[in-house]
Order: sequence, then C-alpha cells, then structure tokens
Amino acid sequence: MFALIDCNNFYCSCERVFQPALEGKPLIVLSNNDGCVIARSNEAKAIGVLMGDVYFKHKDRFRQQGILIRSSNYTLYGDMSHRVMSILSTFAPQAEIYSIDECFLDLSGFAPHGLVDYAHDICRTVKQWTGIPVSVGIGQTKTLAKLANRIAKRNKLARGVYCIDTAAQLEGALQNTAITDIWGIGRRLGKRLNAQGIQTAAGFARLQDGWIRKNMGVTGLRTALELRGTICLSLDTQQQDKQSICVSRSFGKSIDDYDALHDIVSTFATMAAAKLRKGKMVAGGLSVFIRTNAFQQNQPQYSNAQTMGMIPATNSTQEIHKAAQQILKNIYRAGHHYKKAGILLLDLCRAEARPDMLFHTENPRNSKLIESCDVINQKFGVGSIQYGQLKRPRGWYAPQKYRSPHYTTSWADIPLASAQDNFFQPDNRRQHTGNRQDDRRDEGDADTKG
DNA sequence: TCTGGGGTCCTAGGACCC
DNA sequence: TCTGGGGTCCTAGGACCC
Repeated sequence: MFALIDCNNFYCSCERVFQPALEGKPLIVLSNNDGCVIARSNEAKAIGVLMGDVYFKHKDRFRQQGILIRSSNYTLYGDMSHRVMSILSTFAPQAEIYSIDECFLDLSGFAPHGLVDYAHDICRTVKQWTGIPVSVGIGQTKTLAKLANRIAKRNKLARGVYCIDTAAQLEGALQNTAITDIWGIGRRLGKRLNAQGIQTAAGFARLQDGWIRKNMGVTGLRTALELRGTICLSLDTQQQDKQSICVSRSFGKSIDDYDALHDIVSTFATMAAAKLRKGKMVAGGLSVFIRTNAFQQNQPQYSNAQTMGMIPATNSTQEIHKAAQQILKNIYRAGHHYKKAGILLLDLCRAEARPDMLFHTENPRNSKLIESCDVINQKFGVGSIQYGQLKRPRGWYAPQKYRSPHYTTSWADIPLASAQDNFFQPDNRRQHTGNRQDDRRDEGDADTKG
C-alpha cells in the first residue's frame, strides 16, 4: 500500500501557523506581483474564490467579503515544507517528496488493519510539531492513494484520512471521481474523454487497453492500470538531479528599453547560476526568452527565444551572464513593450561528472572567486557582493504588498514569545521595510517543486 | 494599471548511421 | 531491375503536475 500525505491549503496554513488570528477566516495567497490567487483557505473556497482568479479584477469583491490577503512568501513555505517532510520520512522506510506540499510513503509490510490509525497518528504528529494540518490517502497504487486523499479532504466523516481497502470501496471511489480529478488526466484529455461519453474514473478504468494506448499513449494506459490496482509508478525515493533550471518573471510594468532589459536578464543569470552551484551542477547550454504582454492584444506582440551551447559546461556566473547577454542582443527588437523575460539553463550534469576538455584548462582562481562570493552572499544576504557590471535593475518588480515576515529563516523576523502570551506574537518591529536587501531575498526562491 | 513560476515526460517526424 | 532491417539523435509540440 501507498500513502499520499498532502498539506491542507499549504500556503494558507503556513501563514496561519505564525498568525493564529487568520484561523477560521477566509484567506488567500497571491502569486508573484500579487497577480493571481494561488492558494485558498477552506473558508475562501466556500465563498467562491477560484484558483487563478485575477486579483485586480476581484479586489473589490474580496474586500467586501472580508477576505484576508497575503503575498506569496516562498522562503517561509520552503522552510515549513522541509520541516513537514523530515517528520513524514520517519513514518516509513521509504518516502518520496513529490512536491512542496505532498509526500508518498511506502506502507508495504504494515499490517493492513492498522493503517487508518497509523495515518491519524501521522496527522496528529505533523500538526503538533509544525502547526500544519495534513490529509492522508491510502491505496494500492500511487494513483489510488491520490484519489483516496481527495476523499479524505472532502468527506467530513473521513476526518482527514481515507483508505481504499475493499473492492466495494474501490468501486465507490471510482464512481464518485470525475475524469479530470484523476491524477494524470488534465483538462485536454478530460475533454476528449467526455466527448467519448466517459465521465467518471470508473468509466475510464473500464475502457479497452488498446483504445487507451492509441489515444492517450503509455502514460494514459499506466493511469488506467493504476486505477485498477496494478502498480505502474513505483516510489521515487532518490531526489533526481534537475534537468533544467529556470528563472523567469513578469514585470510589474512593461519595459521598452534595451538597457533595462539587459540589467534584468543579468539579474536572472546571476540567480540561475547561484541555483546551479547550490545543486553542484554545471550547464551545457542556456536559453533566454523575452515576450510582450499577451493580454494586451491591441499592442503589437513579439516573443522570441534562442538557445546557445556552452562548451565546456559551466556554472560560472560570468560565463552564463556573458552568453545570456549575447542572446538578448540577438533577440531584442526595439519598439516593443516587454512584459516578461526568463533564462533557462539546460543540459545539466553534476559538476564532478563534467566531461574533460582536451584543450581547456580552468583557471583555478576563477572558481575560488565564485566560491567566495557564494559564501559572502549566503552569510550576508543575496546581492551583498556582485559583479561590477551588474547594475541592480530598479522599478520593474511590483512590490508584494502583503508579504508576511520570514519567520523561520531570518533572525530579524523570528517571532517573540512572552510569558503573557498564549501563543506566538509576530514581531511587528519589521513588517515590510521596503529595504532593498530584505526584499531581494524573496526574488531568489520561487521553487514550487521543493 | 494590474493577468505566476517552475518543472517533467512522451511522441512523431526528420535526418542520419551501418 | 529492384532493393532490407535495425538503430540513434534531435527537436518541436503537446500533455501533464504542483
């Protein structure tokens, strides 16, 4: 059996841990630039806030409905995720961290009749030790565990835990799950299946293998088999090395001139290179893209990208920076209002596995220099030391107006507890300072894949 | 005025190899 | 005159996930 543990409304729950006053109230968390809704508390879901709702369009309604707002604080969420995952991994010999808020456990070998109690124990422990509420779904395959987790969340009687155990439970679960609520079947395939008259997971699981293979590929067939109880997806316990690294942002306002874009792409290159070195990797290629605002259809649209190989593979900020600027020069066209840019590092491999070059010797002073910069930035904050040619771009990044403090990762933000308090009080000495150094820390970590 | 960011896997088709 | 079989690599696009 597999268990899937999923943190309930994770980003909202992280905010609530340190501000208990948010408990029981409708709360939403917004994406970068305070653009869209990316997390909702149950109360917010109940009054009709949808995932992806555009904030500026619904602002007034949200205010009227008394919905509380937070900007996303990935530094906090990443750290809380780490805490939750390390607790979960003590509950089974094998665990797979699937995303920032989800974890699969391998429960094979556990006594079947004790699984539900065990799952309740998991919920209690995580809640007590971190403050984060979680739900547990249990099934014979990962896909069924996912499905069980949905039931655990929705069904009040389940109290956060559901185990698909008997044939009758399986049939019931499949009957009551809409086709697009199956893990691995998205909007497109769902629509196509609906057109075939298939509405539920039960209907999908009964389809002929040949038809599924032909119309949905091997991934579709795997999903069907998993729903029938055949394991096709095993637990992925090793964190796989990344294949690519991406840093991209939409701008708070559009940008026309080359110099501003130059500085932004430089910043992205620096951030991407730092991520690369953090993972002890090198990149064999990189790609830069720029695009105008696709929502402004009355404006001329332009979008372009270009890829460049890097030989030998590198993780040097200088070299990545230089290549990125070359590409930007190639793809930039004057006269457009740019709204988004990004850099992708490709063909990654572990630094120690980098192929040697016959006619290339690394200058050891370079790597020492980069290493020293990384140490300084780690100690004093990102951007404390940087290349002289790298101007800090200003004004392109819309402020996150409602961001909570970095409660768990910044000394200045650690909550104070006093004898009079019943619970943690957030330290209000430093809310949003507008301090560039502090704000900057946020720009680095937008990883949602943990 | 304002509309997120970061990933993975699979497939088909072209180009090429022996 | 006609003409086999087996393979790799690359890329773009589509689909999915959180």
